[in-house]
Amino acid sequence: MSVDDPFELDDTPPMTTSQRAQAAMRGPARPAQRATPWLDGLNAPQREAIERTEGPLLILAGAGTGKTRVLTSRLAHILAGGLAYPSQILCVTFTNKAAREMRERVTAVVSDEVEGLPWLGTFHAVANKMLRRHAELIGLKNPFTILDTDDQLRVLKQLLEADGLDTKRWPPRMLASQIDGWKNRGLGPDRVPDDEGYQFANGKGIDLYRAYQTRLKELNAVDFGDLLLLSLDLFRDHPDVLQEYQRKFRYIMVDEYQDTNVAQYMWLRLLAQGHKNICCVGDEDQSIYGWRGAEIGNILRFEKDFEGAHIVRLERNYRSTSHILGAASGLIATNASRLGKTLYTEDNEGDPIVVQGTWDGEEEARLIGEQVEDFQRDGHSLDQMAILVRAGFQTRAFEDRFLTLGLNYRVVGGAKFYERQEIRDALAYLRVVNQPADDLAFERIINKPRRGIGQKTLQNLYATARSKQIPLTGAVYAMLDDNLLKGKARTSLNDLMADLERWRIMARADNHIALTETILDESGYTKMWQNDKSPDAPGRLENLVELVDAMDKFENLQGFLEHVALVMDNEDAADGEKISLMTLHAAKGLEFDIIFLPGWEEGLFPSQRSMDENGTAGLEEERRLAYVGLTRARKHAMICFAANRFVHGQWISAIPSRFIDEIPPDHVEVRAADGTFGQGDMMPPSFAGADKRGFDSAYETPGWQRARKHQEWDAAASMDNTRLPRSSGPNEVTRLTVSENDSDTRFEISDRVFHQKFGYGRIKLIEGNKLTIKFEKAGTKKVIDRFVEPA
DNA sequence: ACCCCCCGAATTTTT
DNA sequence: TTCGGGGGGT
Repeated sequence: MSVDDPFELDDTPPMTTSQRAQAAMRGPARPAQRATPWLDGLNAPQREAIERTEGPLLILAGAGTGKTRVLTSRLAHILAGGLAYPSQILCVTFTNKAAREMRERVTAVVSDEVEGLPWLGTFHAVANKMLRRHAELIGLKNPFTILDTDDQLRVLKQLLEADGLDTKRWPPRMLASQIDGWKNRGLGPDRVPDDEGYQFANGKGIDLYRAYQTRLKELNAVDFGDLLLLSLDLFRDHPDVLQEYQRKFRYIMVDEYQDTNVAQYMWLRLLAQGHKNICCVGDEDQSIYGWRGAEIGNILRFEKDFEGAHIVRLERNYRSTSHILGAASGLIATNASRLGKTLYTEDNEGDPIVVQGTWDGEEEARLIGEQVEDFQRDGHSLDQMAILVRAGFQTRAFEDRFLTLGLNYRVVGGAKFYERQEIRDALAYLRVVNQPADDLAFERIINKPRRGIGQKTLQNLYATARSKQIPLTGAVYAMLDDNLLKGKARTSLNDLMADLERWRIMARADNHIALTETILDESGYTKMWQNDKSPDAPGRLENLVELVDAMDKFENLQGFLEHVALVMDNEDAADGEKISLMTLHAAKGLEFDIIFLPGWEEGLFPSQRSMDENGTAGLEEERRLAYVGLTRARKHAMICFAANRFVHGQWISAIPSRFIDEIPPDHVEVRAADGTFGQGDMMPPSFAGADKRGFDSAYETPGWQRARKHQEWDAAASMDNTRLPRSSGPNEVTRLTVSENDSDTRFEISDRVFHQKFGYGRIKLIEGNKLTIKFEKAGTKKVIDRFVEPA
């Protein structure tokens, strides 16, 4: 098995008395006198974090304060000090990547000291491991299947349709996120508060949740949320099992505690009740996953939750220059929900953060491209540069630009290997071979390649399966036996079942690589893509080869399938220097010499949607995201914003992000009017109105933010969002006052109105005297009411 | 069973 | 604009 396999969790049973005696002999008899290399070069709080092994401990680790080092050293300290066996230590991380890194570093530090490894993995991997051990206690049979999001949505869709619900009105996605939300909070179908359970589909939410769980049991499957939820059930219903783990884990360590959700928190609390040695590392200022259930309250409440807890703050930053740190600290200080840390550095001052405005997204990309080339000429490697964006679609402008410049880049994140269609299809074949009752996988392959099985046959199969309470493959046999299938369906299903049986026999030989090759060949799946003349077909064939290669690291099929279910990422080999393009979320935990932060505009960043949906909490999370972005930089950071952006096929004029305001001016160098907007006729309308001296000076004005509010509406009032002329002279814009009072408008929602330029439309939303109107020809736009008249 | 067109939506994402 | 899903036509 590969080193980075999350299932390679040491299986040593809790230590017996004789083992402990042995440990004492073999372990360090006089820890105090031993060399302790893992403590070398640490500052005082870091040392304390490592040496305070007993009792609950929260390590508040600011960005770049040596968190990972402390965590691994702490582990080394416990092991080398003979305080516990590896198998008595539980170390949970959030991502596979973090788990992998930790395992590598731990192995490097402790390999000579002790044998075996701790239970080290993601929450899900560890929970999975426990569930596998006790599957029968919670109504599962080994090997159970772990459904991914795609499978999950298909099940939900089937349930919604079975209920006669319109999947357009009530999208499976919406139900999925509702159910995930409940699971994140540790709520099984019986614990969901009534008022929440009835919101979806006119009161059917809770029933659908229950039906979904029932269906999963039938499929002998769990989803990601279940891994934790069912673990909690297991602990709750089987105290003896819980006790076994409570006794076993003398030390528990948790990374990225600010990202834990309620279910994970409860899980940790239960496990920690044995020895109470729980150490959580986190940074409330880097909590950016609230939208998927992370509960920042977990870290803020730590002291209350764990009695006798200590807090150690790591505040010395070893990463960034003081300008960067000052900028980031100043920004994050605006947030109210904090425990508070004061980061400092003994690094030099460096260069101030550069803030640069551009006319539009294209210019932004061009400008950043130039900067990248400048840095490159100064001897910086592309590997040490990254562009961090708020949303995925923003990378495109840069890709276009870098393609023309011939700059090598890599997009981090994006489509995952195991999520690709052809890979999922191949895996579905393997899943059906491995587990005949895997209906979802079977459904996926039943007509791929085309076998003449359509909607109708499938429906019949489902009906049979339901009435006989058997899986789909069983239904196929039943219908073949009863002669209920005719023509093409009959012959091809007969063949398919014979193939599956043959492959299953082959699978027993335990050569999963040969098996996969055979399946891909005999099923006609490879041929299907060979015959496909679409441009991406060759790539898909390559991916299939890569899949077979990837299996090499695993001992058997079952091991490989479990790996795939939990570890959806795969590392790509770095070939040559490349600048990285990624979202701010994806950048967490990484660092680069040079960071570019484009798109700092109100509405884009902070994202309008975050603010609309989550108000202040949403805004604070956006601000933390900005903080994460800035603190990725070691030496240089550059923030950009564009006055105009082409989004969703429309030109939007924007104003600079409020976050720019919140950065202390001392740490900022504004590159303004000269050079960029340069000549007056390039001045974008959103800036032209207020201060002709350029926003350099405006930036220093205390009332800048207020001023820009007006500018926004100047831009809106200019109305032409459809196509902004590139060289419109400085616009003569009438200053308009924005009213917050709805009664200040003479219109009502759904009024039909007429606009000089956009024609007829209907009012969708009224905010003071700002109207959101859906025009019949021109699309949806925001306008001020005096520009329209009743139609 | 397949294909094409229209409509609507459009962050962040791990497991 | 671009993508994906669903409905309707062949």
